[in-house]
Amino acid sequence: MRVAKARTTRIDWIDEALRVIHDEGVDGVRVESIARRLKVSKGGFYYNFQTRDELLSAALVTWEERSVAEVINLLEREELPPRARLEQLFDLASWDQRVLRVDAALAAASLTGDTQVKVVYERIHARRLAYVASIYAELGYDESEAERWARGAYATWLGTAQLVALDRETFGSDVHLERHRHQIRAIVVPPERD
Amino acid sequence: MRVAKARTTRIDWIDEALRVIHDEGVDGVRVESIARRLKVSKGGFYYNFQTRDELLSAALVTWEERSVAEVINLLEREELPPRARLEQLFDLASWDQRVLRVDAALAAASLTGDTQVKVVYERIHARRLAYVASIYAELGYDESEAERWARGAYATWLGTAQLVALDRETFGSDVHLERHRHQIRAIVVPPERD
DNA sequence: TTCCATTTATACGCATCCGTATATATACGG
DNA sequence: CCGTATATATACGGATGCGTATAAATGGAA
Repeated sequence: MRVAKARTTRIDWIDEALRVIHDEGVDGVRVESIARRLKVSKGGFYYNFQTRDELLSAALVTWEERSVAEVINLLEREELPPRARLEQLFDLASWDQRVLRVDAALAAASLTGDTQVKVVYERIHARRLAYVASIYAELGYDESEAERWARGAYATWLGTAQLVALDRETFGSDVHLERHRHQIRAIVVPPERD
Repeated sequence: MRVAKARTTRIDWIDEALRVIHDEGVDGVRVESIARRLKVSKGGFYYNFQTRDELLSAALVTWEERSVAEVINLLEREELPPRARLEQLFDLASWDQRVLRVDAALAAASLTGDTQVKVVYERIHARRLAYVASIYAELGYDESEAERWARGAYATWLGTAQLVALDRETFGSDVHLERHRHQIRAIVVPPERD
């Protein structure tokens, strides 16, 4: 059987689509423009995919794994105590521009009625919330309390993501950003009980 | 001088544009589709406006006033003590779906490179942050501390706006939403010093 | 080298925008 | 009721997008 080497693979298209989402938002995912970025015509695209939506869908699933599962795995591997895990989670998840911008782009598209995006993004929220809640639970909160803390913390993270993604200038200097991190940490990491 | 009554005024177009931003996001602001919503052809549009961007710009300025100045005036009129003002600010600003959705739509557009929107939205952020910081200042914080608290509080509000706007279901019932409000209030309103 | 499956390029139809041009409708002053 | 300024409808050109059809290129197998 001929296994001709794919010159431009599905993965190439998906990665480029994610880059476009980062740069221009979900609406930027257009077959012809991505083809131009890959220096290829769209002929190849419709060989690899049925429709534009199939590409978007594939990109979203890829993103879900990267922004949820990978982060969680990374954290779990280290066997840190819950409080440290919380801190590290917010440290690593909050300041990576790449994550922040894609997340904000998905939030955007979700609101503007893009059902496809909305389904995935809500699942992303749910998974993250569940994980954060599980950490609070380890800290001794009961289920309801843990959920409440998780939502507060997650909302705070989302908002920060938006502020930072929108404009680092809002934070003036790195000094301000660093202060904000401390402030956020004080909000999301409850004081130690003796 | 003939002052023929405008059958469809600039204001009609602007209001409808804001409604579209609420429903579909900034990208939904298209001359022909808004004309359809107003049951009018686009002929009239280009009589009232030069370009689509002029409409968008006018809509943004209108929104800036509504979502900043009007809220602040409302609060200032009551002469409440600062702590109560903070609470009321977050109560009234946080749960009006109309505000949340438009805000989220602007955040979206700002990230996808729409310079026009970005300029206005950043100004909106700045004005809100300044106002919130001024309340913390009244509570006795020095300038730097007040800014820090304002950013934390504002980020928390933004994130909550996003969560709520995206999906009230995330909060399950109104009971959960109410609990979240308490949680948020605990975050943004610092404990009273005796 | 020749053949053929795999992959890509090109050209098209159809839809949706924006903005312009031009004809038409509306209503008020005289 | 007529004329003119004000407001709207309609038709068009040009750009861009999706998806299809078909021709061409590429490269491994025999």
